Amino acid sequence: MAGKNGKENTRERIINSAKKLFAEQGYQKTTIVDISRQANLSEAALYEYFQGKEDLLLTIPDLWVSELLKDIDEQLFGIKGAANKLRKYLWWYLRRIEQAPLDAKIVYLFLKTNANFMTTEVYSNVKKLYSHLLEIFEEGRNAGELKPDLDPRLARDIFVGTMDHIITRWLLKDMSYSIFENLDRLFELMIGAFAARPSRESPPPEAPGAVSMAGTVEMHPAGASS
Amino acid sequence: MAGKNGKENTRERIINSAKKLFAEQGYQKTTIVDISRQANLSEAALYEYFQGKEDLLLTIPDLWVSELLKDIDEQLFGIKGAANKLRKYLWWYLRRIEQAPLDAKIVYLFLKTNANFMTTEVYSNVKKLYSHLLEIFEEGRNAGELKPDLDPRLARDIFVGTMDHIITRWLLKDMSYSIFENLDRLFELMIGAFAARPSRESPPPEAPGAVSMAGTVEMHPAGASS
DNA sequence: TAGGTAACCTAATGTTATTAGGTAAAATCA
DNA sequence: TGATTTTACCTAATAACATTAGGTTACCTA
Repeated sequence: MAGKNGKENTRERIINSAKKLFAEQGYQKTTIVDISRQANLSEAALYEYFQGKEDLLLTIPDLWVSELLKDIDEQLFGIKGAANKLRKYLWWYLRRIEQAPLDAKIVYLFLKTNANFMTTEVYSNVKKLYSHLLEIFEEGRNAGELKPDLDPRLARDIFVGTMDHIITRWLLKDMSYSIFENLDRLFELMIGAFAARPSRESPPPEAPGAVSMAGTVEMHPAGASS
Repeated sequence: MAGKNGKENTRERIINSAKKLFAEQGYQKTTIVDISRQANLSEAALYEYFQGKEDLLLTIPDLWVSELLKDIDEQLFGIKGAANKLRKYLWWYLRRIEQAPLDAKIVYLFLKTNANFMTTEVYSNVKKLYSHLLEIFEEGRNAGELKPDLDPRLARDIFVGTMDHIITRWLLKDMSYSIFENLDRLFELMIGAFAARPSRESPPPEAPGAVSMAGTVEMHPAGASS
């Protein structure tokens, strides 16, 4: 037990060291020596835990993304109305990004350059994460809250594209401002493309029977930790 | 003259070889030997033309992006109405991407991972390219074609985000389908967020005095070359 | 035709990733 | 308990690259 525990501990130490260094200096400029030093280990020992540098890169965000996937259902539970769900989705996701910028940086900046990305566990999990949006758009359309002829896939492309854009910019600018800046207005603007009744200045006059912004968060935390 | 010509020719050969190999195998897996072999050159000779592998990566899309920048004004010239201009912008840009997928791949997939990206000529040119959108949104708002309270920056975030999203997907899926697929419907959906009058099923009832889709292209070419 | 120089080469050198081949201590077992 | 296997490491190669040193060849110019 102590042995396995120690082994798990070392594995985590390696992952955390690599995560930190990759996010700080980039994948290319981080060497195996750097990582193993940071983890108080010899280079050779590292190879007992990972097949190599690339394997390490691909493994790091695995845990993070699969935790996101576990959490999302919980987060949307009990929220009524497509707009409210979309709002919660956006706020929740950006919050998670803010809380784990190192993982986010690896997924958003480094992973896509990898030839094997498409065959990765992470990729398929991110796809699953985004597929929730399809259901929300479809439900909203069927309930009459969104446009009757709305194509869920196109709506998702706009939503995800916009979301990824602001995330990528935030990461490239080294998290130097709040990722929630202007998010309210951005969301209202975007939702205008999907809503059955055009949401003009003010938010839509409440979807029939919807709980008013139930469960949606409204805060703009300053610092990004971890 | 013949000397300079030969030198220019070699430089181009190197760039084209690198472009091809980077796009095919990724930056990391492409070696200097690979590139110089492809260009019929020794490794040492390559260093007469470029400072190293990274310099090569950063130089490749320079020409392409600055050509885009030169072209955009020309393309938008004579088109009236914000929606028409946005449409033209989108179709034009995707066409250029389709025509130069190797350059696009390097800009979209590899460059962002580079720590020096933000200080690059390419980055500042891409920013300029996107800044045209701000003007279009502002004009459209002032002309009453777009929402009177539209924030051009937020609109740009949605537009660019969506655009980048479909481009990135197309590149990651190895250009295996037409990048123009469903673009009409996507555009109509997105413009609904910006338009003063909600564009529902049919396109907006023509901005006052606008030339009907003047100068906008309407084709879905199949293959991607070069 | 001598001397320079442009464009390229072969053969180092240096930096990293990755492997070989141990060792010491803990865990397992007779 | 003592022998033996296994775990979790290590030091010291090896090998794959990027990058540099130090030419060579052929053309160009005076």
